[in-house]
Amino acid sequence: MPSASRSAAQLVIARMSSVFPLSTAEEAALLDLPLQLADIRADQDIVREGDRPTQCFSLSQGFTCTYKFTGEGRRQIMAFHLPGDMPDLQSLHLPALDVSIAAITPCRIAYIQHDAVRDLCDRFPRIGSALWRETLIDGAIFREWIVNVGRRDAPGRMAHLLCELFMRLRAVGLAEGDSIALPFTQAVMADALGLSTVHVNRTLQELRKAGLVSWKGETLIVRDWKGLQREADFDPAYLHLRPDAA
Amino acid sequence: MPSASRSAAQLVIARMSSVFPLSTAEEAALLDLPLQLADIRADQDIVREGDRPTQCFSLSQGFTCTYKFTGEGRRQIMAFHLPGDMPDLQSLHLPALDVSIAAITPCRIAYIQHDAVRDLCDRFPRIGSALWRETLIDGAIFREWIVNVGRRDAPGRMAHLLCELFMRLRAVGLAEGDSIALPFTQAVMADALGLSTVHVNRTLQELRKAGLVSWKGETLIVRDWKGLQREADFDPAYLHLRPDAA
DNA sequence: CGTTTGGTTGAAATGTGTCAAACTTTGTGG
DNA sequence: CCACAAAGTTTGACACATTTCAACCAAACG
Repeated sequence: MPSASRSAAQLVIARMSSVFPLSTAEEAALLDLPLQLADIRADQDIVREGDRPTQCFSLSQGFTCTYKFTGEGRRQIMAFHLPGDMPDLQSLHLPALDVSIAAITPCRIAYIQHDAVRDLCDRFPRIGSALWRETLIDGAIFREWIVNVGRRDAPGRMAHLLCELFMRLRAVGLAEGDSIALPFTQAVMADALGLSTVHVNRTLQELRKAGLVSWKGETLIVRDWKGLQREADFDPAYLHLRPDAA
Repeated sequence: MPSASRSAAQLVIARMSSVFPLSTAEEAALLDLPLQLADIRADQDIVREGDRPTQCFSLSQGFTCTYKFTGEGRRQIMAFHLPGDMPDLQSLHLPALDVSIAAITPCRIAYIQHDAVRDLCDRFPRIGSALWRETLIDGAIFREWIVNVGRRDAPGRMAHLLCELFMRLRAVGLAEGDSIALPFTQAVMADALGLSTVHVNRTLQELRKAGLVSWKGETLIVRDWKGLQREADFDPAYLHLRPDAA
């Protein structure tokens, strides 16, 4: 079954199974979670800075991003979320959100009450650890983004972002060979990379001219994976994927 | 008792108590943790990228930083750690380290075996949650650093870093009025802010000339807290300190 | 003391931002 | 199904923040 149509619970189960085999009881508990499905329009906020949610959500279709506005109105995106991610899991232990999360594309999400998650963690400590682990990987990605924005030039930054998205999408079965669906505007990428949209445009042209990538509508084709990695200075260790996936 | 001389366990207890009151059993368990103390020289690595440690450590004296080198040999610091922090807690659930951690100043640290921490989390789930929470706050700080490096100019970045360090040090009792001990070289700050050392030097001169801060040897004096916050566009919410501390 | 480390300064180079306009694609209502 | 509007992309010229390079200075230190 293609990942794009799998349910939120199935995606979470698949991801956890890649770390350790789930018992039947654990798997049953995950499938029994009371979920409230919702469809979100593109560009809509799902949660906002300052909110104190009593639930968190799992993304089953589409892309979301975590972002914040500067006092001078400049937006910085700190993370992209793919199907299977739980973008605001942090709210489980940090009552007030310090960032907003918005849908980049139309999304299908599944809300889960915090109480249900806490109950799950109490009854199945390994699931609790697995969720903790997810938030730690998020942290590792944040760290890598600091390196990216702080110490790489525009082509390196862009290449690094593309490498990351390619590997993460492949890990959840959303890559088709050497191409991925990437419905991001250049303005979105600019906000993620700390660049202007104009410069993102020029940088993408560079990467295309260098034969590293090309685009067909909204799908990115990786033409030269080794070269893209080299340009990006990309080492996937920080994604903590299964050894065979990296 | 001044924080600088408190033990690792006492610092951790103090921090957790600020979120919820610890039971006597919980407190006893924390004090009973088998710790191995170590003194680290300045500039020494404590753990290195790629390591697979069987223990983590708590910082009781001094400053450490999490960093990584780019392929072209440029260093980016992603976090500073103060007494009471557990800088590599992530290794509890992510076997391979994706970053290195080094002492900026001479440090006193306390190693704790992962098994002991896991056992503690099993017996006292609230302590487990509190540790998880700590790693989530680390994540929130990483996110804010992405904003800082991505979307603020040099004076804003520097001011923001100083605001954060001031608040965090105050929260663990290491501020004296409006001043803090900040034994960082300008090169260290440059690596944390994604700037060159030369530009850090000029930026600090600006902040001093604007009357926001001044230095007396290795201690920073905040001359105009409101002004510094304004320059930094600083909102301490992301630090998730107790309401009264913010 | 000489040596090292860290701080300061100046001049020139450069990567990226800004502004403004044109172009292209997508979506939509008549 | 066309016409138009809206959104996104591309281009050029110019401004400017930050880097680089190089030298010099000051403080700490063995």
